[in-house]
Amino acid sequence: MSSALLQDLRARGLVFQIAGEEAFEAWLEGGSRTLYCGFDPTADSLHIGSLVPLLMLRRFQLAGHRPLALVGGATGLIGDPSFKAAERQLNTLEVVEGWVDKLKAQVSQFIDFEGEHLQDGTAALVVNNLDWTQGVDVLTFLRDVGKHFSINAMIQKESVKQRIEREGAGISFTEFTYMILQSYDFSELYRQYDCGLQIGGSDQWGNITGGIDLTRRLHGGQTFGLTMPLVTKADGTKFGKTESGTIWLDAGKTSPYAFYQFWLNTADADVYQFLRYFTFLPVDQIDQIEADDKAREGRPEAQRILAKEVTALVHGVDGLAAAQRITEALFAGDASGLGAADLEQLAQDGLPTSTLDLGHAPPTLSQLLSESGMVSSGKQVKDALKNKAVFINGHAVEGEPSVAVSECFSRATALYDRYWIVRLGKKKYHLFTVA
RNA sequence: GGAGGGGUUCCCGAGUGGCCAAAGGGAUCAGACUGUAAAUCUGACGCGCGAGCUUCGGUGGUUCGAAUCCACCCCCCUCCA
Repeated sequence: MSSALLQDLRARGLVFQIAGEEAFEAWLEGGSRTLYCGFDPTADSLHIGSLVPLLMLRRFQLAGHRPLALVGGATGLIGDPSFKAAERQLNTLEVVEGWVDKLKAQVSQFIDFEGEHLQDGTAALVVNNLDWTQGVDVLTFLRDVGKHFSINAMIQKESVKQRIEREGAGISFTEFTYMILQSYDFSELYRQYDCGLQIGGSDQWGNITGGIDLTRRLHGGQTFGLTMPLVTKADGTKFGKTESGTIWLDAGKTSPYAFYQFWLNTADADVYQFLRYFTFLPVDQIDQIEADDKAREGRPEAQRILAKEVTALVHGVDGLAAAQRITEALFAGDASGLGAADLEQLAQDGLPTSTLDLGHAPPTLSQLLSESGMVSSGKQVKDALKNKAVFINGHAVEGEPSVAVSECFSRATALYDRYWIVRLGKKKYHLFTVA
């Protein structure tokens, strides 16, 4: 008899490895359990790489378990070496502290802390491993915790192997110790909250099993680990990055519109798997979507559904609505047919926008577009102009990159006397408004 | 502390005195084809519209000319102590 939750997770392809597999199902079935997943502050926001584990916590909570989201105020000061090619730059205490606060708020979006719909004892909790590590002195730590770790075993771990074996790499004692810290987290959460399961990406396997071993040695308790597969793309490129950079969960760093567009551009080869990974739609419904898409010629619906679901999860219904408004306006028809209020709305909805003061604007088009962040170099403007891929309010721009701004932008060509929508290529849009 | 190997443009990686803004691959961007896909083909890919300017761990030097040679320094790796 396997639990419905586990069955669903397996069907979604979300289970990579389970530590303690023989006893795991029975344990999970035995009642409401506490589990945790750690998130280290390596930036001021999480990115979509953390989405799978975040949603996983939620999946467990919906199934009647209690999720703990651990923010690594301590481990973030050290840096996880797992499968990293090189040693990382240490961040200062103040910086990490600031990031911890941001991540706390962010992880909180995905799990419930209170409410009538919650089953008893499943209210989520956010914890910080700095709370139980900063008071421990070195000697105590080395004697009580360090004694349980064998260096021989640690250097065998796949996660640090390339750093140890590869020519040109290397690992500092600081990072090497990371595993011990994370293991200690698990044993502490077990002691304090009876937390019996740690989940994480497949790269966390070594760290998780380390924690399981330590918990058994310190407290004699059996704990479990579950890892999720690394999200990969069919074409082999890295998931979650685009030219414009990482896709962040923070709306201030990646607008809901950009976020929505990211998912909308998912390749056919990946989209059904991503629906299983990143949404709560039932698996058979996803299969149905796939079957429908196959039966129909032309463009699949899956991307649209994926983008809608994930954007709603991360940015809420308002964020989704904003993203859809912009998308509709720009891609569904002639953008120049928009009303003044629509244009105002686009700016508020997160379409990249700049003000343009015709009196004090940069002299050339390529300078203006570079400064607005539309392109990273003037070469791109030159290239795009050559291909007739620059449009201002729907009209292709002719000429050299050095064409004067005043020639392209004038009150006469502006929409409602003050807006210009510049399009570069098929997908890049930027709104300029009169200053 | 000793001996050896290494640090090249986003990444990998060629390049050992001029033909080097630096091969090749990847990533990325734009065009064609499409469905705001994929695959494929084309172009771009240090900065600059351009003349030109700034790069090959750092600083100095040799030379008409240096990523390439010399000196010192910094960092990484391997082995020895």
